[in-house]
Amino acid sequence: MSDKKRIYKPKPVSGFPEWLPEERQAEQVWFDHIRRVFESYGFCSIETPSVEELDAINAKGGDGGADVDKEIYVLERLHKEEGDKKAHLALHFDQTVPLARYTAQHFNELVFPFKRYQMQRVWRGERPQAGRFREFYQCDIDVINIDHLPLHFDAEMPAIIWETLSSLPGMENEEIQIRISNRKILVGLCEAIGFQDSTSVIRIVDRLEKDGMVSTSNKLRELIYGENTPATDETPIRHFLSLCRNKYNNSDDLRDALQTNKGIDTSNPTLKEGIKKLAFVLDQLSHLPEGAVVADLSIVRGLDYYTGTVYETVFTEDPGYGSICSGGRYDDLAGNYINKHLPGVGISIGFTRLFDRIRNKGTLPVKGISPADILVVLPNEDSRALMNETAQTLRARGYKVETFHSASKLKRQMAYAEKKGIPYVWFPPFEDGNPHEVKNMSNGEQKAATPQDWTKDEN
RNA sequence: GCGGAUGUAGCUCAGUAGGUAGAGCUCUCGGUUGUGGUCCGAGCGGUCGCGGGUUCAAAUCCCGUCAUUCGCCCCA
Repeated sequence: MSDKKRIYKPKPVSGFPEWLPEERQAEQVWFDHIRRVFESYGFCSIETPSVEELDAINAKGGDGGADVDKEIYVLERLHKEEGDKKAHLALHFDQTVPLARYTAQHFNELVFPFKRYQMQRVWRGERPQAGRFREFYQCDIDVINIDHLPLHFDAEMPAIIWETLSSLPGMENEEIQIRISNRKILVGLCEAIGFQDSTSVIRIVDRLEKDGMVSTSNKLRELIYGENTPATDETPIRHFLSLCRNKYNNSDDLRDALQTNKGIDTSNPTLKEGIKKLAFVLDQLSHLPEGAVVADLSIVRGLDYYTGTVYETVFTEDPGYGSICSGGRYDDLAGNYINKHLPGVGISIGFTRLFDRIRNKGTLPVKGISPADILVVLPNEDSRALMNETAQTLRARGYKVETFHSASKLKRQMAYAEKKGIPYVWFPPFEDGNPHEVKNMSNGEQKAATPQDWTKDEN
């Protein structure tokens, strides 16, 4: 019997986070908070399966676009039969594609505009890094309507998000900014200069913050005008990039900047429409604090299904951490699943990215490991019935109550309450005729009490 | 998928002229009679990532491999 037990050394799976009970407790508080705000605007909840048919996911595509396929996890049985078809189930990559499928599938049973929220895990086969996971939560709100979706909703999305994020417990000292734009501006600009491949232009502009002005400018010149083109021949692009340098707090600032900039011909109808819509959305958000929402023409988003308004949200002192909340408008996402025209607009909180940052900062409001308010001690074996009865009385009055499992030394029972962060320890009488006593663990005070009418101390 | 760094106790890490491992924290027990957090004492706990090679001898040198991590691609 000398040989040691072989153990599997436990280790985390990279990119698949898990939290300790006290962190999980804070996470639950966040979910509750977000749910409360979403529902306060009338969004209803749905949940879709973790998997979609691979075909359903591929149907979203459009032409080429961002090749997300390589980041999609596929599900298959370990023991495949010889004749089994190739894997056809995939873990969803976001919640927009499942929503599109869901909306098409239940079209007849839904009420439009369909406003729903969804808080689920999504999976992406990426390289994990700070704030980047392979399994993480997204909290989405989207509105989908038939044929036409008022621009009102494009403005409502960031308003809801601002309300949600700025009031999350632990976010009090964080400065965040929602940056919005409209893809039609850049698409219109491409039209105006007769360049077809606006998707490639979008892809390059999307990297402006990372690559810098010079590099972006060079890449665009090469793409649109070919190598060796003199800088003077690409003025519309240069002028557009110069507009990206600034953030615009309101529609007046945005219009001023465009009018002052003579290098851009604003007569193109698509471009004109984009500016008008962006201006409208900004106007609708003017009640928010200054800097909460700004127009930023460099925001265009990577995913290819966006067609109008686009959103990103960053920590102002650390935009490089990545967007913690993004989304946009899509003219017809469900068109690949049903022969209806269903435009929508939505936005998604990168819950885990956001939560992990605040968790690492240590500013999460963390209560104890146990949700319990009270630990009822077991003084001796004869008191077990009394302990249970006491606990039941307190539970019936709405308190969360743990009982101790054995008549160990009180030292041990107290230490247990201490370690689990239970604020009150309840002592049933040790002898008949004596009163119950309750100890407040934070200040050490102990006084007589009765289970029927005891209340927590003030503060 | 591509480049850099790292891989010793549950955690954070010491340990280079190569000689079969240490600290702090955690955890367990104790410091007598019915009470926690501090302090004191004792104890549990290590295939030194894994596999080869060099050597009388390797955590320590060489090769490979895996994992983690940072950056790239991409994105919440």
